[in-house]
Amino acid sequence: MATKHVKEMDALKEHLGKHQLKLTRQRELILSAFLRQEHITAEAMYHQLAKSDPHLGLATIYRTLNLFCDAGLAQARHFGSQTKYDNVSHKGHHDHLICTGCEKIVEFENEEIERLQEEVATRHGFTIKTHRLELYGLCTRCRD
Amino acid sequence: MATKHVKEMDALKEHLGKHQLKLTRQRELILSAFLRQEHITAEAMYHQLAKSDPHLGLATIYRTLNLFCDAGLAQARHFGSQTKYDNVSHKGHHDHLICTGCEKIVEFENEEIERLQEEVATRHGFTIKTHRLELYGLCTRCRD
DNA sequence: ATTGAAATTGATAAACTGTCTCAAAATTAT
DNA sequence: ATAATTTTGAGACAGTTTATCAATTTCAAT
Ligand SMILES: [Mn+2]
Ligand SMILES: [Mn+2]
Ligand SMILES: [Zn+2]
Ligand SMILES: [Zn+2]
Repeated sequence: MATKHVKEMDALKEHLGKHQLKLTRQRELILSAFLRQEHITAEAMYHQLAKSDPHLGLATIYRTLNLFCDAGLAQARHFGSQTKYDNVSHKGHHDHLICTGCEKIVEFENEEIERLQEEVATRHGFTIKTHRLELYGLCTRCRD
Repeated sequence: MATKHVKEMDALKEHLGKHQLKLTRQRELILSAFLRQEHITAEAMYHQLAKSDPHLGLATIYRTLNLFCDAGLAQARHFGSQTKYDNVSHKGHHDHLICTGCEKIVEFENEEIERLQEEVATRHGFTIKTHRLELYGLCTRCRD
């Protein structure tokens, strides 16, 4: 549908325009697939897209997902040895609860923690630009 | 001096004893160098130790630092794409403030944040096993 | 619609970090 | 000292991501 993901497509176009970058078939294709995901690795996107477009190169996936990060549509998160691209196009900042049993990822946001982080930083003379908070454990189902 | 790092050396010996592992020249050497650090990568230890012992293999450094983790003397921390081994022999749990300007790392510990983390986890049915909290920003000196 | 400069792509090489392999050496219990 | 077991060092190997570069595509200006 031409009515889906218009907002994100426009955000990408705006970023492209500002940086003398071009809109390509691949970029449209990867964006549309990416927006259907919550968190995904480049490798996983590669295999998923290979079904419909077997000649899409892995390097292009990486380049494009990194472009999405620059455009503010994605955020790279280093979970273990892999980088997952977090689809942040329709949501604000958040942190993660990760089940080490089933790999489930739950997003959360806690204002009080954010406030305390600022407090800690200030106490040490730091100005926070970003942060990363990940809680690892077992979800209800995996605790059996 | 034979009087330095005796406690940690004993902790290592105890771990070795319990797991049918042997005390080697390399393990003593790497331990003594490691205990002088706060946070260090395997690669950095490799180069540092190469000055006095050019034939120490990188694999041995990795193996030994991982051994220290098992023995509770070190903790592996994945900062970006590199693993830093945190010398936790003389300190308990803590999190990190990291200056993106000069790479300075400040350790902190905030009970209130820890408590709120538990609260968030409980609310989502999770049981936390570990967590990671890193605040990235600029220290006083780099904010100029 | 054509042209042409500039950006992009895909295939693959390379970089980078960390682990594995295995013969030789070191350790430890006997 | 002997012998079983563990460890070491060198380099091969593996997993993930980036760099290279010739061919292709985009897009703004004719
Ligand atoms: Mn997320
Ligand atoms: Mn630390
Ligand atoms: Zn689970
Ligand atoms: Zn600094």
